[in-house]
Formats: sequence, structure tokens, C-alpha cells
Amino acid sequence: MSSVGSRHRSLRDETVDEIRRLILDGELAPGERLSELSMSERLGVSRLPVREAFRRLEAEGLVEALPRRGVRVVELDQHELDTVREMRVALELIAVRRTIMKADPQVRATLRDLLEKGNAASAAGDRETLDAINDQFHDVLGEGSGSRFLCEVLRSVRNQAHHLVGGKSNAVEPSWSEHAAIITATLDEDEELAMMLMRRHLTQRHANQGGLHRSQA
Amino acid sequence: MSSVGSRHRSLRDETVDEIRRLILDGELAPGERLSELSMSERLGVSRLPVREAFRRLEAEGLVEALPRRGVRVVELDQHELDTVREMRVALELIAVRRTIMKADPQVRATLRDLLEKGNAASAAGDRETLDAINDQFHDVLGEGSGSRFLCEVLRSVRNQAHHLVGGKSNAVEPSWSEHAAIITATLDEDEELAMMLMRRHLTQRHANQGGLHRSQA
DNA sequence: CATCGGGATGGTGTATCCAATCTATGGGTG
DNA sequence: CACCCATAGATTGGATACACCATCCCGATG
Repeated sequence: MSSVGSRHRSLRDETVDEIRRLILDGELAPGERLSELSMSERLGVSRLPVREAFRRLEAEGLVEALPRRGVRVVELDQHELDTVREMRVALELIAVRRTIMKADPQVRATLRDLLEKGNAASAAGDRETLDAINDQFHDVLGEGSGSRFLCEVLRSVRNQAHHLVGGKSNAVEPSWSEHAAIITATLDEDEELAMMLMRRHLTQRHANQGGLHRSQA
Repeated sequence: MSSVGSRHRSLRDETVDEIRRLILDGELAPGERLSELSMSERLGVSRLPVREAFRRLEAEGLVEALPRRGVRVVELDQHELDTVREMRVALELIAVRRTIMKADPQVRATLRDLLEKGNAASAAGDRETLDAINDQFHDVLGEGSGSRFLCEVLRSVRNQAHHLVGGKSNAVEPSWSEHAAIITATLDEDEELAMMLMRRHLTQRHANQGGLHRSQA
């Protein structure tokens, strides 16, 4: 069943993940042009995996192809960013609703586990663990929706939303308390509440752009 | 500005478009496995453009990679299809709303032109022209939203929605009268009406799956 | 100072080559 | 006769080399 091949992560997948990380971490700046050769040298792989990775990231909207001139890390203007955020709200709402509708035991167990661990890490003030758990939160809801396509698109949309704008970070400090409330509502199968919390979770915070979000316990 | 290179469509883009067309037209059936070699021979190109095309289509959700075994045309189950439809409604609504908000003169002119030509083709019973215009309809609204990312994602979502399910076509006869009403509402900047019509346009028709939709004038 | 031209750079596409691995065929064994 | 395993062939994954051409840079020239 689980053959060697399906366990093996191909070099191109690693390459995709690594370049994606470089972009999202801002090590590759928006607008920066990437050449196959320099990227292949930087990552220590041949040009071929890099080329395939570029195609993939192009489809994800993280880079754009410049004919005969390689690719460039995309820059988002404010309008584009607003649109992406709106897309994200719409799709996250669909995801959480479908997760509740499906009520998959496996997913519910994962959510319970996440809730427990998150509460523990939060109480212990273990920020590192909490960050990891916060990252997992949306992923689980995406997968819980039962649609691979929705999950993939959501991932792209989130990456866009976290993408740097004009060189400055656009990421907001995730709030565990909000995540915890959404998980609880989801486990309670309270569709209306879960969606309401999710909407607020995603919209509320952009009014005071750049403000501090560590005020939660 | 418009150099030779930017006019030139790369072979890999042609390859992507061709394979995508083969899938959407059902010439490559859902579940069918595709090999790089046979596809490259079929299209008369080398393996490399095909490989890049596979990565691209993988990101679009039209094929899925089987490690060490190439790719397979994705099959959608009913739940996946329902989810895709829901995603589409949400995103098309965002697109039409943003198109109205932007009120780009260029886009408005294109819409007016589309409306006029569509009405003429409809009156003349020129179904071929009308089909082409119907195809353009959603594209224009996607681009009119002013977000490249939204436009791209919408294209993928539409492709998913048109994808074959269980071997039988899933496409519905587009209704020009509905499109015309949406365009008119958009040009009138009647946001509420346009969104309402769009929602109905996309949802109404799937209750009596397989029914006739040519009843409109 | 502007423009033209040519070389350097780098993306695109093809052709090979090789390793890893999946699939299938076929033979052996209980 | 059915099942299991091994070997062989086919295919993907990856690297490399090369041809081609568009773009870019820079210096020479008007």
C-alpha cells in the first residue's frame, strides 16, 4: 500500500516548498526576478526541478512568468490584497460549514486534539508550540471540508494573504482564543456561531493595520 | 513595449492549453492515466514541456500526480462537485461586485459591446457566435474585478465545474437572457440586482440535473 | 548626448543518459 | 489450480549538454 515511491518526497516538491518558503518569509522580495540558474545553484539542484517548481508557483499565484525573462515574485497592490482577503473569508466560511456538515469522526478527533494541545500550550505560555498549532488550525478545517480542491485553493489564498505587501509584513498574530472558540463551535456543530466567529476572526483585524495583536491572553 | 518575446506563446503554454482542452472536452477521461511520453508524442513536443504542463495542471486541480507513475485525470465525486459549485457562486459574486465597484471604463465598454453582439446573435439565432459570447461573459467579469488572482482562481473553479463527472457531461446550456440581464445590471451599477441574478444564474439550474435549458428565447 | 550594434546573459526546447521504481509477466510452489 | 515471488520491461525523476533566440548591457560611433 504505502510503497517507497509514495513515501518519497520528490526533489521538485522539496524545491517548490523551499522556494515558497523563501517567498513567504520575504527572503525573496516582491518584484524580485528569479533566474533558473541562480535558484538551482542556491538550492543545490539542477535547473529542471526549479523549472517545474516555477510552473507550480506560477499557478499558485506567487510568481508570474515574464516571457523569455523567467519569473518574478508577484507584488500585490492594496486592491488585490483586499480582493484576496474577501476571497479568503468566503472560502474559509465554506470550509468551516462543510466541515461541520460532514462531521467526520477523524476530523473531529483531530480538532479535539488540537483544542486540547492549544489550550495547554496557551496556558503554559509556550509560544512556539502555539504557533505551530495555530498554523495547523486552518489546515485542518480545509481538509475537513472533504474537498481536496477547496483545500488547495484555500492554501493558495492564505499564502497570498500572508504575502508581503510593499516589502512590509502583512501577517497578523494569530489569536489562539479565537481559534479555540471556532473549534469549539465546530465540535458543537453550531454552524451559525462557527461561521460568525470565523468571519470576525478574518475581518476584524485589518482595520488597525499594523497594530499589536498580542493583547490576548 | 510589445516585444517579440512577449507576443510569442511558449510551447509549454500551448501544451498546457491543449492538454486542458483534451481533459475538458472529455477526450481524456476522468481517471485516465497520462504518461509523459505518449502525451509528448501525441502533441509532437518533447517530454519537458509536457512535464511542465503536468505540474501546471496539477496545480489547477485537473490532474493529480501519482508518484513515480505520472499523472491521472482527476475524478470528482458528488460532494467535491457540490463544493466546487459553492466556491464558484461565492467567487463569481465577489467578481461581479468588484467589477461594479471599480466601474472601469474599459471594462464597461467591453460589456456594452458584449451585450450588443449577444443580443444581435440571439435575435439572429446564431448559436455558434452566441456560444462564444457566452464563454466570454464570465471571463470579462473575472478580469473586470481587477484582480489577476481572483480571475485565475475563477478560471480554475469554472474548469472544475465543467469537468466531467462519472463520464457524463456536466455542462449546462448557458442562457444568454440571464447573461444579458446580469450585464445590464452591472452596467446600471445595480450591485444588489447583479449579484442576485448571478446567484440565481449559477444555482437554479442544478436541481433538475440533465433537464433541458433551451427553453429560453 | 543619443543611437546603434554586438557580445554576454539567460530563458526555452530538444536530446540523451542514468538511477529508481512501478508494473507485468511468468515460473515455481503449496 | 491458486498464490507468491523474482526478474524484465516500461516509465518517472533527475542531470547534463547543446542549440536557439530574445533580452540586456555596454561601449563605440555619429
